[in-house]
Parts: sequence; C-alpha cells; structure tokens
Amino acid sequence: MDSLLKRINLEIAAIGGKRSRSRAQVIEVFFRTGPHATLEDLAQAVRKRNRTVGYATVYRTMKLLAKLGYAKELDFGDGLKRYESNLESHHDHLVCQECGLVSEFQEPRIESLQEQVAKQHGFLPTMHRLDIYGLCRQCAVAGKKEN
Amino acid sequence: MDSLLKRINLEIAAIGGKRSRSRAQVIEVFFRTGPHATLEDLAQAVRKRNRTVGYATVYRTMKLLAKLGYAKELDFGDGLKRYESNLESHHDHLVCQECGLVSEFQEPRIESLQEQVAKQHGFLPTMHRLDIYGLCRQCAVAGKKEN
DNA sequence: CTCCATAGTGAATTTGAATTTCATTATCAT
DNA sequence: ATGATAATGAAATTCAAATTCACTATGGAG
Repeated sequence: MDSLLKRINLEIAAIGGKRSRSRAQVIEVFFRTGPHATLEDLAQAVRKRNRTVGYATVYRTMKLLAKLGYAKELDFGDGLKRYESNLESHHDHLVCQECGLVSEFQEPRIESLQEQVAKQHGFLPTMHRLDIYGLCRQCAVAGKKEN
Repeated sequence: MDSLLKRINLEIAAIGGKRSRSRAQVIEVFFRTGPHATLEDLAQAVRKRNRTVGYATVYRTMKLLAKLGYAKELDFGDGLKRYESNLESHHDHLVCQECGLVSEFQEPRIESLQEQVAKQHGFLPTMHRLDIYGLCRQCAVAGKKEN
C-alpha cells in the first residue's frame, strides 16, 4: 500500500505533478474502499477523515487515477459514476436491478471469444465492458413469493 | 412500418394512452434513423420535419418506446443516451474510441456462456450489455502510420 | 535555505443532458 | 357535443460532474 502510493507519486511527478495531502488521502481511501464505490461514497469516506477535502479534489483525483490506469470508471446506468481498482484481475459484473447488489465474475472463455470477434472485425480492442442485469438470488426468490 | 405504428398505437391505447401527431412523428423518425442515435440526433431529425415538436416530447416518446420494449437505451459512456430499435435480433457493440464508429456483432457462444455464468451465481438475467472499446480498422491503421 | 514558477486546493459557480412543471390543446368514450 | 383526461411545448428544474478562481503548498534552481 505504501509502495503503491510511492509508485503513484512517482508517476504523478513524471507528468509534472506535485504531491498533496488531500490527494494522498483520496487515493488511500479509494484503495481501502470496496469496489464499485460511487464518487459520492468516496467523497463521504474521505471527508469523514478530513472534512476540509473538497468534492472537486475527490473528482479530480479519481479522474487522475483513471488516467494513470489505477482506477476503472464504471457506469451501471443509474446516473452515478463508480470507480474500482484496476489492480485486481479483470472481471465482469452481475448487477441486481432490484437491490443494486453488484457481484463479479471471470470467464476466460468469454474473454477469448471477444478477442476472436474483435479480430474478425479488424478491430483493435483496448477494453470491454460486460454487465449482466437481472435479479440476484435473494431478489429472485422474493419476487417468486409475491406471485 | 404502418402496421408497426398501428401495433404501437394499440399498445399505447391499452395502457390508457391517446394518439398524437408529434408522437407519431417521433416514432416514425426513430425507426427510420440508423441505430445508436442520440436523443439530440433524434430531436434534430424530428424538428427538421416539424419545428414545433419540443424536445420534451422526443424524450418522453423514446422513454415510452423503451418501456413498451420497442427501443433499447444505450450508453457508451460519453454522457449521451442513445436509442436503437429492439426489433432487430440481439447484438453487441464494437465502439471505436477514436472516430466514434459503432459496429455490431452477434456471438451465440458468448450469449450461452453468459447464461451459464448467471446460473452458476443464482442470478436471473433479464438483459446484458457487452461493449468492446478500441480502434476500428481505419483508426488502427491511421494510428500505426503516425509512429 | 530562499525564491518563485507552477501545480493543487476548496468553495462556489457553471455546465449540460435529462426530467419535470404548467398552462394550454387535442383526443376519444359517452 | 361534451367533459374527463392524456399530450403538448416552452420554460424551469434537477443533479452529477466539471470548471473557475483566488489562494496555498510544493519543490527545483541558484
């Protein structure tokens, strides 16, 4: 974690940036917070520690982390931007439309089929997004009972 | 096309709705316009024919079509909502990050793997979204030349 | 160490797509 | 025809996100 912060600071310096306490706090909170956190979540968490950190700094820092490749921007269509660490291995999402629960999965066979498809279309893929929407186990059961 | 409009009007009537000229124009323009049109695109196209149609009507009509299942809402992460007809068979998207070109593909093997994954997680899928981002053939070639 | 150019900051403002409001108009069952 | 109600368009509102701006902090040059 400390070495991670150091590495990030080096990269920031490399592109002509300076350090700051606020930004360090945002970065630390981000990596400590669970995945799929909204900007609002992150801002809350940061400000819980240090009330003086402004929303703008949270937004700017997350954008910076995304640019450096440490964070990934997510959008599950609810109008809120979410971020997750890009350090963990790649995965896709199952989003419950009822309770909002987001779970993750990996399926290498899907990945390789995507590569194939892209190649067939002369397309050079840099990333992809696969989100499956529906009802989680809990909500599916609850839904059945209602009928 | 005419029979489609009639069918839609029947469904609207069934949920207690009335007809209107503006709405009919929006619907017609939507089905005549290429896929992945933004709301702005649609509004422009409609207002080109009939300047008196307001943006709100375009927005409301597209939401209605989505609710009835005739239109699908898309979001490629550029902050603009797009719509495509839901009459064509299901497909996923290849989005060029350089020129914005969107092309479509179908891959039944991916679909079935998704079903499998969902089942394994006790998840009841209602829909999914798979977008592959990268460079289209044109832009990939152009990018190489630059280096 | 001391400058000082410049990056970063937070509060406040602005942006911009999308939605809602509201007074008016159009539709349609009776 | 009439009256209940859906639909309309212009304008106002919403809301997350981005930007502005006056001020502060950082860190390389000397």
